[in-house]
Amino acid sequence: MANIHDIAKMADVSVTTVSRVLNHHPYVSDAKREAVWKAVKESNYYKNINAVNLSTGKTYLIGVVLPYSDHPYFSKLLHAISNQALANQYKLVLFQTNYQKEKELEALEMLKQKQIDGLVICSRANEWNTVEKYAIYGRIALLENSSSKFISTTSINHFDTFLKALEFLYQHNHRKIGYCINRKTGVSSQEREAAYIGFLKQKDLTFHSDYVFDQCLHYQDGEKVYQQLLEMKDPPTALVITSDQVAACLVTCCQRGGIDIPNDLALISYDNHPMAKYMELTTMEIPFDVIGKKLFEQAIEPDSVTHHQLEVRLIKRNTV
Amino acid sequence: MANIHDIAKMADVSVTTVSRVLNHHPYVSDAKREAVWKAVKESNYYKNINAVNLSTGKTYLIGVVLPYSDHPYFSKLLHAISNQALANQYKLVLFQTNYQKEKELEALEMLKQKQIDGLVICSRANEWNTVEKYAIYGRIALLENSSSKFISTTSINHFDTFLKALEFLYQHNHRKIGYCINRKTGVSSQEREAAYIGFLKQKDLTFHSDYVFDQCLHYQDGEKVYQQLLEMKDPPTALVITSDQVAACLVTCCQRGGIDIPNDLALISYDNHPMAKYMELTTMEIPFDVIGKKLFEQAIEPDSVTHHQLEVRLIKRNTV
DNA sequence: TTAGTTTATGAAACGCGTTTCATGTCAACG
DNA sequence: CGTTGACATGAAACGCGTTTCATAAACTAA
Repeated sequence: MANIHDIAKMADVSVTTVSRVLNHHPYVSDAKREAVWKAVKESNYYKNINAVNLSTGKTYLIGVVLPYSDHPYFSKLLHAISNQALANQYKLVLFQTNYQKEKELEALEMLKQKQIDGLVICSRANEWNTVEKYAIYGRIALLENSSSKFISTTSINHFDTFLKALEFLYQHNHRKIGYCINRKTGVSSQEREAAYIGFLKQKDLTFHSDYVFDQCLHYQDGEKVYQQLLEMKDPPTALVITSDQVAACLVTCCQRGGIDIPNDLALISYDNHPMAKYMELTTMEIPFDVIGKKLFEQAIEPDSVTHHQLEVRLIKRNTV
Repeated sequence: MANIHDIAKMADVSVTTVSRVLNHHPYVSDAKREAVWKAVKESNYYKNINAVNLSTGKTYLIGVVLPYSDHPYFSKLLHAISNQALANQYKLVLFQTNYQKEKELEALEMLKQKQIDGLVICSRANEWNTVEKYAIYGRIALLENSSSKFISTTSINHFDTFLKALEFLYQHNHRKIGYCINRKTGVSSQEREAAYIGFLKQKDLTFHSDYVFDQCLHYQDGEKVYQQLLEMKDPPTALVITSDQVAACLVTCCQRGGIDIPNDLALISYDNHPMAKYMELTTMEIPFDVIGKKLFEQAIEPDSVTHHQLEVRLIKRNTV
């Protein structure tokens, strides 16, 4: 394959001039410009991007770290980030971590080694300090609430959002309210737990540890919740479920099992996936597009560290 | 940042020796090896991957082309490919094309420019010839039925699979069978159409153009089908729907509208998403994991061009 | 002891485009 | 007429790790 030197020889100009033509710099005479393009076409020349990357130190690659790419929540997020990347001539490198620290570290190492220009972390697995250390090597945008000086963040206010959902159920006369989360140890789950505890205290309600359902992420996890509810002597009358998928499965199971929703059991889910509309789920609408856009922008904007927090809208349908 | 030359000076060895130590080559004395590691640690040295990429001509990056990453079909596929990539120390670069030819071309150009080692195309947008031209620059694996000499393929036999579904409905005494597809112009849709036409002919059934529903991809498209069915004077009694999502939405609409499934309308969908189990959909199980694995392997295996075709299993539940 | 390996090490070439700096020309401005 | 700025062009330095080739010492089998 021809390289830029060959082209320079063929067009009888310097490599600098070839580079200028290829990069659309001004200050090249028409004659030389044409000669270069002619040589480029004749030899079917194209740049070696790795040489460009080495030379410029940029790759126009942004890493995206997420646990699973086959879960609607993360794939919506990925979709939104991808759309934004596309619009800005960036490409995305996908890091599917399955919540493994090492996999996330690989992404951080790529940032360090400058194979990617920035990194969007949709769900953090490593310690905060570990991640923060890498901020000196490139831009990191994190989907998490923080006011870090080194890492930009975009997040939704899980505390307020959760409280909003709980309040709504309370207003509908529910006093036995439980909730389902993905991972008890997750950052967002902890914010929600804090909101829940505070809510119970404020309303003078007692805490039932079995009203908290962990490991509810995938569609089929809705059935596990259903089974657990059946076995309970004093089940909750309402649930906040942090995923439309899980809620949809639960609703389906309840329909089949003769549990009336919302009368026997009220539900508020999260995401507002199209499915939520048809399953008539009352849900908290997550603004995926906005989150994806902000995260991407934070991952490419130079220097400044910013923090966004987004509002979540309660969409009332028929499960409360 | 220190580079390999600095390390060489610090450790008082040649860059070759440093390179050897860093890449775990034998033939380095213990003394020098230690000196190099010491220098590496002291100066917090790490390789510039772009220099490595330039030098070796490899990037350990595989491109994945798909129209949407937020659709379960494609995100399952992506997930499977990603798992395989992870297991082989490769990273994935995502190209979300939204079926735009130019976006797909960008991926092909990256292959040409050696920024990626191989390319998996999950849904082709460009002409066959256009894609095939790029096979000389790197490995291409395509999710499509073909016996190309230059491009490896993995696919499911859409013709037979569709026929299997149609036959099953026929055995259940359906004579007015329609189907829903994603894109009429898509390769798989054409194979299905061929199967459908052949089936009608063989069974001596007449073709109704309004029994074919195009543009059924997303969950909410199920409602469009429902609306259209309501307006038809002589609606089909059975449908093959190439997505669990669409089928699930349609089932939900039918339940609400008082259309009895399977008695008024029988359905066979595709994918066998977890949702299909709970919605009790009779479905054609797509082996995403196997497809993803094969595609990835084809995208990295050197030289040989292979073709796989996978079987699809009919999972009987309660919509037929 | 000789011939043939194996181990060890470094110089130099290689992969290739970008960018700074120096130099030169020509037209416009005062 | 001299200065200034816009336009044009190329040499050379820069980014940096890998790999081939040559060389030499140490060891082993005959």
